[in-house]
Amino acid sequence: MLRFCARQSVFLERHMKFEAITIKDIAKALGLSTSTVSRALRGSYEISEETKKLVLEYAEKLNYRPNPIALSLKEKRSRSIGIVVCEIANNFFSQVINGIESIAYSKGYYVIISQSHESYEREVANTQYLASRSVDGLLVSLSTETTDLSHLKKLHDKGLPIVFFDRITEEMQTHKVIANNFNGAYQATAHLISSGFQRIAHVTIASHLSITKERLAGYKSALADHNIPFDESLVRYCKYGGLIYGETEQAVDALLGLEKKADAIVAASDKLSTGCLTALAKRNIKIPDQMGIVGFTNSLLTDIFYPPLSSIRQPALEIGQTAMEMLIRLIESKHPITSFETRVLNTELTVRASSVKS
Amino acid sequence: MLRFCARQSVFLERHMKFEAITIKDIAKALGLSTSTVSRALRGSYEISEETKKLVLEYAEKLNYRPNPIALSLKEKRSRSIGIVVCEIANNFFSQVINGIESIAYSKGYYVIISQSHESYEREVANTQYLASRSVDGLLVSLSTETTDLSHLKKLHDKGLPIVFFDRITEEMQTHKVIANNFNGAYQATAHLISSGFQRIAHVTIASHLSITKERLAGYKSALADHNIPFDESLVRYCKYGGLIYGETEQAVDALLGLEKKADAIVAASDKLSTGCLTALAKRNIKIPDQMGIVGFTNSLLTDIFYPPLSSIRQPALEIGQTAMEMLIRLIESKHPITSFETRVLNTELTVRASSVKS
DNA sequence: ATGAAAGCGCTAACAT
DNA sequence: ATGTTAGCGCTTTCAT
Repeated sequence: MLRFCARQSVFLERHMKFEAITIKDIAKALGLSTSTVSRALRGSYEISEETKKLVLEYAEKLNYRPNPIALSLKEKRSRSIGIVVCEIANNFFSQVINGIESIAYSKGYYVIISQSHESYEREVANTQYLASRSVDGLLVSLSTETTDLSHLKKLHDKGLPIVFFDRITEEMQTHKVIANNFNGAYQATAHLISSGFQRIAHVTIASHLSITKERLAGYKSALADHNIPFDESLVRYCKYGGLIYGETEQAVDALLGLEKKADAIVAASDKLSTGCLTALAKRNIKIPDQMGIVGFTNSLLTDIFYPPLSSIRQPALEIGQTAMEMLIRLIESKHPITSFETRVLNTELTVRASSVKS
Repeated sequence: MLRFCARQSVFLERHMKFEAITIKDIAKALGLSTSTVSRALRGSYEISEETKKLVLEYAEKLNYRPNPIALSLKEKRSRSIGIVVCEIANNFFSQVINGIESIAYSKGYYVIISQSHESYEREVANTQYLASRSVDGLLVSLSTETTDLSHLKKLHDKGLPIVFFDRITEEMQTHKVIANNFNGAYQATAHLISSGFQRIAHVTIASHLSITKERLAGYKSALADHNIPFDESLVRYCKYGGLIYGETEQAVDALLGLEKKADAIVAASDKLSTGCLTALAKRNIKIPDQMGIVGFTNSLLTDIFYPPLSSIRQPALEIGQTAMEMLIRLIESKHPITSFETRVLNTELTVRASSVKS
């Protein structure tokens, strides 16, 4: 009877104070020590079945939840990981995130998403924040402004596991996951060539990004293999990937203004693909007859664009899954890992009306 | 000289152990107590200018950063807020999130995003996690599966500030932000009527959601005002908002299979709008001549759809900003707030080819 | 003006 | 099998 009263009062106390149940409450109510309760809760073999049952049932009744903040402070890990991307309002990245989450969920990790909006400053602030929140690891795709990697290097040197995806860097030794950007661009370009286009342009993102270089190399290689000379004026860099107003329009205008006009475009990102389509439509350029186009995009709407857009699709979901699996391996490894892997996943070209002359 | 050595050694120690500098380190190195350092760091008036300067400079040199986990544990607040939405791969929600982040950033709050993927179970797990991570408040748009609100009610009763947006509930008294869904649907329907459509269907999401009811009411009201009888068979509910395979296709097929066929559609969400467009294209239905369509969508690509899609656009960015401002007011209020506000922001109808007969 | 000590919730080394 | 204690990093009350 006394015990019953005690339980009641603790419950009421906590309820009045609007605070969560703690191990201490349970210990007090049950006349045990906090360590016993703690051990019982985690099913330690040192605790008698009887006590375990008592504790477990009481904890259940009070809907006890361990305080992860306290756990993090103690263990210096949080079973959560941080994602650093430029934009979530982007099919590719939101699909990658879904891949990450699917693995995280099944392995009991929580995911904190942050956006840099292509700003170096924001990227630094976000990584600092995530690190200070004791994330166990980081999944990073670099912002377009990022050239100095010291914010990440420092954390990595301190032992924080990091896996890069999509926009990776050669400056850091760790696991990386990318789409086969070279092949994707190669296929797109080769396909345009075989469709009869001659002056194929490449509208792409900031020149220093890893993916930009890979895609440009694929584009060049396809040209070379078909004996088409490379023309620098056909490559247009949109520093902010079309995120900034007018960027794509200017690129398109430049291509249309060339003495020897471009007759097709390989667009290097989601935003650029749709941006080119929009710009061309506004200027009444007939696609594909006046201008063919193939775009890197993970949009699910390519079929209802006008015209339906030929696309190079990145395996975004798998990129996310692979990156998360790699990160968990790093986090949970008992021994320091010294050999790292760069996983390259295949892209998929789907031909639609935008690249096939009528 | 001795002090210099001490500094060196602490730095080295920490550096070797790959751990962050703590107040304790600073105290030890400077021969002060932790409380003095703590006070100096926050500029307490009780500390002499001399000591303050010493501490501040040393902290600066070692790049000291307070440990937010420890702060959270102590203060039971974290200067971070949680977002609970169904999907970030959705123009509307990613735009709302950008609005939230813009305010959060300027006010020094961090944002943790979580997705329910329309699953009640995930929504509950996510809210529990966020709460246990000591977020200072929650910004919530309910999942389609959610009918039981006890997970949120409990937290709210315990004093956790919550602001609802988009998919709100009448069961809880707090601030809410929505688009003027009634008006949006009314305008869309009235516009289709004035364009000469007669059998206007409504393809919408789960019937119990607040926004569904509001939009349905607007649709009905427009019909009534134009003396068109309401026909239940013209309203099709897609329980998962088109997230599940074939949902939208079935709705479209049902409308096409009616004895008195529908001749226009008001689609109630991003996914449903594009889903209907896709389904109609596949079935070779000519838009708008055989079927007109206006959709609730925040896509930026409506102009390059075929045909360009007439849209009801929600002020997503402002919804996010308003919700975040309201939440901060709740969080930072000294006194308990008892009177709550539901802010209704206007939608915008843009007429494009999909709803104007040729 | 500064220090000692307690406590936030939890775990684990060390008793017993 | 269970309890005591210390400690994670920080703030704050209470001494001095």
